[in-house]
Amino acid sequence: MRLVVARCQIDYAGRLTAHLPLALRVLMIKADGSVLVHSDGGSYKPLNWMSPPCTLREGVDEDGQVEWTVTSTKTDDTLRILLTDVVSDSSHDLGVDPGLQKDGVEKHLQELLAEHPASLDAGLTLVRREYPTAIGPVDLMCRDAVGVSVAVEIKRRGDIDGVEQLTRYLELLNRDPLLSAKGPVRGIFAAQEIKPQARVLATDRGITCAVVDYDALRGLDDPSHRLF
Amino acid sequence: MRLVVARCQIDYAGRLTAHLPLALRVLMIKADGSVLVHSDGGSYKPLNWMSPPCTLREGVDEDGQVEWTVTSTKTDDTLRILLTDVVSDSSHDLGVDPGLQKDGVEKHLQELLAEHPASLDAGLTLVRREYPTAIGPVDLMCRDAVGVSVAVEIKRRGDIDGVEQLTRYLELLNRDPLLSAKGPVRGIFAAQEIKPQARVLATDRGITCAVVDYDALRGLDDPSHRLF
DNA sequence: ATCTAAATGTCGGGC
DNA sequence: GCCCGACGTTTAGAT
Repeated sequence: MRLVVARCQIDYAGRLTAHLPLALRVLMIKADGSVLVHSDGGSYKPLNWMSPPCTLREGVDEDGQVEWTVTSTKTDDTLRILLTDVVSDSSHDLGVDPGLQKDGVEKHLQELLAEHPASLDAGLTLVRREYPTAIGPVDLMCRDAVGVSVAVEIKRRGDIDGVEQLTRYLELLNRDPLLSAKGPVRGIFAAQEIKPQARVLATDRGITCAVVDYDALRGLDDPSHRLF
Repeated sequence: MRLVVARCQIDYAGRLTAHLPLALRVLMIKADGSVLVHSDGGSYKPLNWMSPPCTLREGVDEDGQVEWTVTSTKTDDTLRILLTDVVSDSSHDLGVDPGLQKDGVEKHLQELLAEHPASLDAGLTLVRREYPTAIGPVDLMCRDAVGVSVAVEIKRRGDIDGVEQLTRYLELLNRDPLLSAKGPVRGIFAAQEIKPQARVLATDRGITCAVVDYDALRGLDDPSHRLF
């Protein structure tokens, strides 16, 4: 890992073209040759960058100024960095990182709802998680109190795309006479938060919306946190 | 901008929980207090981070080790960083960045296609760019050789979402008797690259797919690059 | 402020 | 390897 603080001007050409005027910035060069250009603001996304695999060639232009050329090994993307003043330049051997351990993503939400399908609709029982279809797996396939099949699509944030996804599944599932024997397959759109337009679209298509309280659901598993 | 190279262990709690075991990493602290944790590999995304607005509190734990607590000002997200060895710690005043100038994104592709609608389908003429509807603007509204209205949805990468988007527009547009007077409004899905599933879905719905060659299209504007 | 669509998206899993 | 969907998506633009 090499860290360079320098006044620089940058041009990127690849999937698009982009330009950064001369200014003081931080250049991070990782062990694999990838480059990140950061300013002192904005979020975690660099102003400009080159993803690995790529190679960095250090040269000098006609005016005797340092110029880096970073080229992607796979595509023909190039990053040209002209350095006018180098304030700092240091390298450190960090070794290989053990990596990030995550917990609490959609998969976890799906696990909880699979254990407590009745929290979505009274009398609902689980048939299968990740129920396979030709266009991808349905998050939860359930059956309601009167035996009608219910497809559940789970999202952390429910927007229009999720409703479209569930609609595609329902269209396909309803072609299966076995599933729709007791009546058309119903859809439940479950999310921690449902956007107004998504709710309108879902309602228009006869899909039930269910706002999921993650913490309350987690409490069902833990008697000390039981809510009712 | 403060750059710290240190052996550290990190815990994040917020929309999810995450843990990073003890290892040597680079910590980037921006002027607004935001923190980025980078390893010597991966892409531009940090292993962990805290987005602004947030505040960094530097403390010492029971064992006398340095511990940073970064808390979001808006949400209750927290990042706890335990530093066991600080290899390097430096600060630099970078000033405000003039920002990135981009060129060649979807908007530009739309401009080119608006100038050359016939490249999508012979005889196609432009009626209006960003044709307004109740659920959002249609990228290009055109008319074909026989006077039938044609709605064009433009994407850089054509996947299923784009087909759904165009389908919604077509559904709405076809309710307008003025537009569908000469026959139902047709749809063209134009993209630099169209994913197989998107193509299948589009074809199934009677939507025409058009793969756009950006460079060739740009050449049409420049006589020196004219292709035919 | 809120919401929607784009992104040089990136990342991880399944086939 | 490609394809597909989630992401602490982030970010920019429009309402």
